[in-house]
Amino acid sequence: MAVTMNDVARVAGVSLKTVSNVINNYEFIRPATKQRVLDAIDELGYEANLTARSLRSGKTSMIGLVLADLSIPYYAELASDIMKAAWARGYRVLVEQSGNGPGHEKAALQGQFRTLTDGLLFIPLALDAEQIMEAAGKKPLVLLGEYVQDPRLNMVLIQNHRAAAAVTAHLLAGGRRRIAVLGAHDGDTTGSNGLRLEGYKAALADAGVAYDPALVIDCDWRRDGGAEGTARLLDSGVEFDAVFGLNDALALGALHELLVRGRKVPEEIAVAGFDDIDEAKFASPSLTTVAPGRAEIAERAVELLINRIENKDAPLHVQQPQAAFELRIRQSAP
Amino acid sequence: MAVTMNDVARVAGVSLKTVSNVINNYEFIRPATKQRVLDAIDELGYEANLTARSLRSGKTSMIGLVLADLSIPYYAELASDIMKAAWARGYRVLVEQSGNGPGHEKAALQGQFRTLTDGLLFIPLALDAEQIMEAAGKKPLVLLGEYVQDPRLNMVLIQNHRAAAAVTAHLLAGGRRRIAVLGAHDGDTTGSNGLRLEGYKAALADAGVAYDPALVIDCDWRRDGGAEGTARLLDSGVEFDAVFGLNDALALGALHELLVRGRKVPEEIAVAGFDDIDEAKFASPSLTTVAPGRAEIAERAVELLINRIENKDAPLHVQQPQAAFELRIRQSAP
DNA sequence: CTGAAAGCGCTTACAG
DNA sequence: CTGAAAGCGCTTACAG
Repeated sequence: MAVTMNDVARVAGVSLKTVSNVINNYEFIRPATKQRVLDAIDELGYEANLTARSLRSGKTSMIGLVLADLSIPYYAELASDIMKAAWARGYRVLVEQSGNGPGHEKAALQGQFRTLTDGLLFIPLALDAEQIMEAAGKKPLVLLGEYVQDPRLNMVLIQNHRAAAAVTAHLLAGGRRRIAVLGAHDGDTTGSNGLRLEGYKAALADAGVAYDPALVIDCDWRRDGGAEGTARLLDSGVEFDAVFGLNDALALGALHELLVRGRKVPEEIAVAGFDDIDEAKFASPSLTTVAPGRAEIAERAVELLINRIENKDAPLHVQQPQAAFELRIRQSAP
Repeated sequence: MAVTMNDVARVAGVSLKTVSNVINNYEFIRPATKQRVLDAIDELGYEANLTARSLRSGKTSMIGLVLADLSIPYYAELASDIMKAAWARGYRVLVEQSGNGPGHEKAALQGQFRTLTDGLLFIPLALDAEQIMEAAGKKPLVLLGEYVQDPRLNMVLIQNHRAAAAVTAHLLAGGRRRIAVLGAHDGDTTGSNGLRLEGYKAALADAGVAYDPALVIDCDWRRDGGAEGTARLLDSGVEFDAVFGLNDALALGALHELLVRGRKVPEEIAVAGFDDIDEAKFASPSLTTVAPGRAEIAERAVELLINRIENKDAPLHVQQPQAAFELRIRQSAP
C-alpha cells in the first residue's frame, strides 16, 4: 500500500542499494544517479518506514523518558527542554508517566516500551539505586535530579545542597530567623528533600542560628501539600517569619494559604521556593526561588545518554555533571 | 543478542507459531504446551520486540500528539490526560512539539514520526482545515479544541462560545459593566479567540450592555502577554472594572500586573480566565475560570481516534462531540 | 560507484 | 491444536 524503496528503485531505474545510498547520504554516488533517485522519491511521495529501519539497524532513535506526571509543571518544563535537546540530535522522546509509588515506577521502567527505545532518561522518586539498576535492564540509562546517589550510575546532578543553602542564606540576610521548611521530614538526609534540608541546616549553622525541628513540615510536593502544611504550621502556633518550600509548588501553596489567612507576604512572612517554574515569576507576589539550571540539565542529560548509546562499546566511564544554579530574588522574599 | 521467539521455541521444544499463539492469547492451545512456553519465556527473560511486531503487523500501537509546547500548562495537563486515556486502551503517545507559527506546525504534522504512529491527535493553532487535511496525510486524525471548524474533520469541541458567555454573564451578574477582554482582536470570529469573543459579546447583548472595542486587547496567550496587555490597558486610561482573560495564562498575567500596580482584586477589578489549569486554584486570589472538560476531551479524542484506527474500513462517519464545561467561581470574581 | 542477497524478529495465511 | 514458510521494508556486508 505505502510507497517503498523498491518502488523508488524501479521508477528511478536503479537498485535498492542505490536508493538506500541516496537516503543515507552515502558520499560516492554519481550526481546524475542521485538526482534520478531524488526525483523518483519526490514523484512518488516516498517516506522512509522508520519501523523497518529500526528493526534492521537495531536502533530506534528514540529515547524513553520516565517521570511521575506531565501535569506537574516542573516535569512538563523539563520534558519540553529534553524533547528539544533530543530532537536537535535526531532523537525522539517517548514519555512514560510513572505516577506515584515505587511499584508504578518499577513497572514504568520495565515497560514494553523499552524495546522501542535506545536508552532511558529517568527521574526517580521512589526507587533506590539497586532497584533502578535491576529494573532498568542493560540499555544506557541516565538519571536526572539527585534522588539517588551511586557511583555506578550516570546522572546529571542538581546542586541541591548548595542551592538550598543559598536560598536559606538569602532569607537570613533579609533578617529572618525562624524559617519554616515545607516538604521534608526532620532527619532526612538523602533524596532531594534530605539534601535540600541539609543545605538549609548548613546555612543556619553558618549564620549561627539554631535549627528547630518544629519548623520542618512534612507534606506532599504539590500546591495542595504546601497549602495544607502551611495551615498545619499556622494552627500549631509555632512562630515563624519565613517559609522555604523545597519546591515551587510547595511555596506557591504556602503563599496561597498565607494570603487566605490574611498574612502579609513578605512583610510578615517571606516565602521562597526551589525550581523556578514559569509560574513563579507571575505569582502575586512573585516568588523568590532558585533556578536549578533546567535547560542545562536537559542538555547534559540528553548529551550523556546519546553518547552512551552511540558508543556502546566504549568502557563505561560514569559521569555525573552538575548543573549551575541561580538564585532568583523576587517580591515574596526581596 | 536479545532473546527472540526462536530461542523460546527451542527451549520450549515447540515451533515459532506456537510461541506466537501463546503470546497473542490464541484460544485453542493445549494447557501443557502453553505452560511450557510460558516457562521458557520466564526462564529466558524474553520480551517481545515491538519494532518487529509493528513492521509485520503494520500497526504500531502509538498515536502521535502534535501540540505547541509542553511547557504551557494547559497542554501539559491535557497531554497527561491523553497519555493516560491512550495507555488504558493499549496505546502509547508520541508527543511532537510544533512551537509557534504555521510553518512549524506543518512540519510537525508531516514529520517522519508519523510513520511510527497509527493516527494523529492535533491541537491546531495556525493552520486552517485545508492545510491540515493536506499536511496530515491519510492516517486517522482527530483535532482538539475548536480553532478550525470543518464538517470533514473529526474533532472534539470545546464549547468556546457558550462557556465564554457563561463567564461574562457571571461577571455581569456581579455588577461589572466594563469588562476588558485579553487575547482577541476586535472583529475576530473564528478560532478559540474569535469564538470566545463572540460568546462575550452575546452575553453583553443579553444583558443590554454596550460592546466597546476599546476593551478588547490583542496579546499573546501567555502570562507575559496578559501582563503586558493589562499594562497597556491601564496606561491607555480606558476605564474597566473586570478583566476576562481568554485563557488562564492571560488572566494570571493580568492578575499579576494589576496587583503590582496596586489595584485591588476583586474589589476594584474582577478577573476571570478560561481553562481551569491546576494553577488557577492556587493563585492569590484564586482565579475564577471555566473548566472546559479536560478529562472528557482527552477521553473522547482518544476514543474517537482509536475507533478510526481500528475500523479503518468503516465508512468515515465524522464525529464532533462537545465536552461539557463548568464555571469555577473563586476569589478573583466571586 | 552500483547490484544481488541475506536477514532484523515478528505475524499470518496455508496446511495438516 | 501445531508446523513450515513467506514476507513486512529496510540496512548491510559482500562482490564486482
